[in-house]
Amino acid sequence: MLNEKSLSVSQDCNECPIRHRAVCARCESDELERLEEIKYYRKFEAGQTVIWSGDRMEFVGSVVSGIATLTQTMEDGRTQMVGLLLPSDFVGRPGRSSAAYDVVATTDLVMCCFRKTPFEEMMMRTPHIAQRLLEMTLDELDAAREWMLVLGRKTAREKIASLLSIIARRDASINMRDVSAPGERITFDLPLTREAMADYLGLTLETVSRQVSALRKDGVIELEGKRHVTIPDMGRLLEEAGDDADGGVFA
Amino acid sequence: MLNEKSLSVSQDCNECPIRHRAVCARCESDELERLEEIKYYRKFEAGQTVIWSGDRMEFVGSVVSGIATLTQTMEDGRTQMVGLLLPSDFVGRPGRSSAAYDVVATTDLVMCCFRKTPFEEMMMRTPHIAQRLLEMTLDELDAAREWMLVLGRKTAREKIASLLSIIARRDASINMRDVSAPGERITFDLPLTREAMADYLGLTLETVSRQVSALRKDGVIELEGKRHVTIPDMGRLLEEAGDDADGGVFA
DNA sequence: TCCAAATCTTGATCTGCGTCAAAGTCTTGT
DNA sequence: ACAAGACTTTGACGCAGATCAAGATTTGGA
Repeated sequence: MLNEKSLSVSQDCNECPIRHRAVCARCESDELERLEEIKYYRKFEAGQTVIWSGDRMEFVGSVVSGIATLTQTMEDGRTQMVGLLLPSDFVGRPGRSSAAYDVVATTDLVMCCFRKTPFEEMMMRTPHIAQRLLEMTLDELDAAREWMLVLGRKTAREKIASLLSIIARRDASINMRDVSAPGERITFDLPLTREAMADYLGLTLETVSRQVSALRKDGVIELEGKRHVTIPDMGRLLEEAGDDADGGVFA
Repeated sequence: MLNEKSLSVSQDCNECPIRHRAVCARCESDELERLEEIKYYRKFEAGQTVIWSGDRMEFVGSVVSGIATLTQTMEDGRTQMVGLLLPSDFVGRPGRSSAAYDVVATTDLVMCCFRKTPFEEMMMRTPHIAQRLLEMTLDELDAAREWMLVLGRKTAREKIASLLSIIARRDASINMRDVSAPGERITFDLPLTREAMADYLGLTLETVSRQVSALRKDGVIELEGKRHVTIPDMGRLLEEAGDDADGGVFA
C-alpha cells in the first residue's frame, strides 16, 4: 500500500525540520545522536496516500518538502479536510497506535520519520521534546479553531479569501518573504485542486470555482493558468476574508 | 470585570482535576507541594465572562465544576463557539500571554487556577507535566478536528444529533455512567441555550429549535421542559448524527 | 404574586449554495 | 503530436437553512 522509498540517512539534516524546530535547539548532543539513529526519510508521489485512517501507525515525523492533507470521510463519502501539512509540520501522535485521519500527499512529498516506540521512549527521557511538541500542538489547535470559525460562519467568498490568505502567509514564511509589507504583490502556486479546496472549505468544487472567478473579476486576485495566483493587495484580501486587515486571525 | 472570589486553598484537592489528571499520577511529592503553593480557585456565575479575547492571561487552570465555552467573534458580530469546557478540561496556554478566545461561564463555574509564570517554570522542571499537557492538547486537537467535519459537512439535523451525543457521552463519563450499554435510557440536562447550541453548530437558533422539535417528533429524543433530555436509544441517535453506531467518532 | 425580560417555538418567505448538466482546458503517456 | 483522462468553468434550477415576524413559555426580581 505504501510505495515509499527510504532516503539515505546521511542526507543533510538541515532538510529535516524536526531537528531544527522540535529538537535541536535545546538538546544535548547524545540525544541528537539517538534521534539520528531512529530517523529515516520517506518519499511519496503526488496523490499517494501516506496512511489510511485506522491503520496502525508505526512512526511519527514531520514534512520536509511538499504538501499533505489530513482528511476525514463519512460512510456516505462526504469528505472534510481537517489539516494542511506544510514543511515543518508534525504528523502523528505519541501515545496513539492507529491513525485518526487519512493522510494524503497532494504534491510530491518527503517526510522525516522516527519509529514511534523509540521516539516515545526518547520523549520520556528528554523533556524539551515534549515541551516543543506541546508548543507545536497548541499552535495546531489554534489553527483548527480558527478554521472552525471559517467553516461555521463564513460565506463561500470569505472562505476562499481565507484559504488564499493562509496559503499566501504560509508560503511566504517558508520562503522567508514578508507578506505584511504594504503595497507588496504576493505570488504563489496553489498546491490544491478545486476539489481539495472544496473539501477544506466545506463547499462543492463548483462553488469554489465560481467564487475564485468572482474574486478574479473583482480584482482581488489575479490568475495565470489555474494555479498561479498573485495578490495585488493583501489588505484587500484580508478584508474579503472577514479578518481585520492588520495581519489577521492567523498571524 | 471579573467578579471572582478565591476559594480557600485548603479546599479538598479531590475537586481539582488537574491534580489528578495532569500532575498527580506521576509526580514527586515536593512537586505537588510547589503546585499547591501557586494554586487558587475562582468562582464565576452563569453568564459571566472569564476572560476576553486579547486580554492579558495571567493564569492557566482547569474546570472543577460547571461549564464554560470558548468563542470567537467577527467584527460584524458573527459568533462561533470553538470549544466546550467541561470539568477536568484545561484552559490557557503556557507560552502565550494573551487569550485567543472569549471564555464564558454558561453555568455557575469553579476553576482551579495556577499563576502562569510559576506554572511555566514548574513545567520546565517537571517533565511529566508537559507530557500530560501534550496528551490533553492532542485530545483537544482531535475533538476540534472532529468538529470541523460536523461544521463543514453535516446537515442541521446531523449537527444537533452530534451535539447531543457528545454531551450525553461527556455527561456520562463525568458521572461514571455507561453510555454504550444497549437498551439503556440516557438522561441529562442540556447545559446550553438554543442560541449557544446554534453558535456551536454554525446554525441559527431558529434552525436549532426546529431540528430539536423534529428529533422529538421522530422519537429520537424525549424532552421534559426545554432542557431535560432523554435518549431512549443511543444507537439511533448516533445514526442520526451520521457516525457509525459503534461508539462513534468521539469515542 | 405579578410583571418584564429572556428564552423558545412556529410560520412565511427568501437566498446562497448544492445539484445536475455540458462544454472547455489542461496534462500525460505513447 | 495526439488522444484520453483529469481538472475546471459556466449555466439552469432546486432546496436547506437563513431571515423576518409573531406568539408562547419560562425565569427572575420587586
